[in-house]
Amino acid sequence: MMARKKAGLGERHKKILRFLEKFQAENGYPPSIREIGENTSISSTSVVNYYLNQLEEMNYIERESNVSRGIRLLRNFEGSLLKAVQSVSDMFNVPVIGRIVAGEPVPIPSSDFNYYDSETGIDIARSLLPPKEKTEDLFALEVQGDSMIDAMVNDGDIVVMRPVTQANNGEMVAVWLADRDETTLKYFFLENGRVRLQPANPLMSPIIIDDPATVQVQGKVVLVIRRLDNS
Amino acid sequence: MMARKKAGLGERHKKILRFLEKFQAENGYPPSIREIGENTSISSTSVVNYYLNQLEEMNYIERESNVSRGIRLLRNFEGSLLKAVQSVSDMFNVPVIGRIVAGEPVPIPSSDFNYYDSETGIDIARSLLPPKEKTEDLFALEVQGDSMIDAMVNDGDIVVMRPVTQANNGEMVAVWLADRDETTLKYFFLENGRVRLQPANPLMSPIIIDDPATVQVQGKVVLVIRRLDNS
DNA sequence: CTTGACACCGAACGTATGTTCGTGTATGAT
DNA sequence: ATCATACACGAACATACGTTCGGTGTCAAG
Repeated sequence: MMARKKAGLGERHKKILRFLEKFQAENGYPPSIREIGENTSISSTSVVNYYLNQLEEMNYIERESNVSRGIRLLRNFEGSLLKAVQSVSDMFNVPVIGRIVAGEPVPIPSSDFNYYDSETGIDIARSLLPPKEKTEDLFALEVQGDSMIDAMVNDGDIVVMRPVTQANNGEMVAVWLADRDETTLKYFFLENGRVRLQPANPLMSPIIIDDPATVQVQGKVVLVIRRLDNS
Repeated sequence: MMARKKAGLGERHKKILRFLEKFQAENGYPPSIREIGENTSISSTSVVNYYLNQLEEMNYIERESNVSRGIRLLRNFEGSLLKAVQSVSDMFNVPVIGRIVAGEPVPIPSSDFNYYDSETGIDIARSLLPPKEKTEDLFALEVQGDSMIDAMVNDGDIVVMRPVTQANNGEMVAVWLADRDETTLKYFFLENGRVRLQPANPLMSPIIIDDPATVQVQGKVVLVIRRLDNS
């Protein structure tokens, strides 16, 4: 029963690193030395400590002495360095509550509490949004059909939006045009009493609407995501 | 000095939640009860425990009894529910290595190792990509100009791509057209010896190229992100 | 053979840390 | 007034947990 003499990573090193990653993922906090031992078939805490010290010297982990569970994973057992993203708040889940189609109004999130339906949601990195943006009541819609190509949005795209009923000039919004029975995504401009809806595609002409009341703003688009899964 | 009688969150609750988030982000592991107390001006460990129990009942956190630092953050102090993303590998950083312009070739990532220039990168949730997709050598480009509107991609958009030199039919790729001195994003099809480049916009016509050699595939697009920061 | 580095073990030690309990003070209802 | 409840404190307790140390077996170098 021998492992390494001076090489990089022995079998126990890898086993420990794997367990560290798994435990942290499942529990949200690092394991104790004894827990590591139990799950890697190491009977003595000192041996675990022995290996942890080696892993720290090899820059795979960082430890805080005299702090229980004071282990910070730095690199994967494969060597790929990990971003410091143990922070929970760096990522959040946006529920995909429906589809957006030209012929139907935008489904607005039921104002009652959205229990965590994280199954149907998508994960967004906090850093993709402007810092001030509140992540609370964001929701997402999947675009259906190619009726929104003038908004540079295609079938299957996902639009993340914030529910608002009034828009500022220059914001891209989802609006329901009462007189046309149509939902559309456009840049919004209110100019001397008239609403100008500007397509994202600069080649296309804006829609001018004289009566602002027929323009019902449903939400403001904050992010568009297109996944090219060809699987 | 009074706070809530039965309301949702008192000032100390928020303070604790904020600290939990901050500490976890900075250290990679949750704080101890005493550490929470010191940083929220609570002198007694029992009071901290008191509030932690309340936060657990309100489903803001989860605790493991008799486990030091056994705290799992569930929701933000603003109420936005957090995914279980303490797992480091659920998110990764893609370096934005340049811009993509119609008139210039695609900047290919320097094959030497890209040390972590995470400053200029963007964070992507692992779940946004197909499970098999390797995250290692992905890179991102910012679109410059509106010359790619026929690919439904506009100025400022970010395209995440994988460096490949050969494409499969149906994949969206960045290609350099040698005979036109032009970079473009198109769906790629190789059909009986000729290359058909199909714009994403169904209203536009494909480009047919007889000599496949003039079509230099630079990379395969896996994700397009459009941020609507109007800040 | 010795020597020493390396990989292990078990036990003991000290303390960091979660838990419990007795007490005190407001506020609001009865 | 009295009682209940929410909030707060500090001390004592039990233990989870990191650390240290003496000891064992193996292997390669001297």
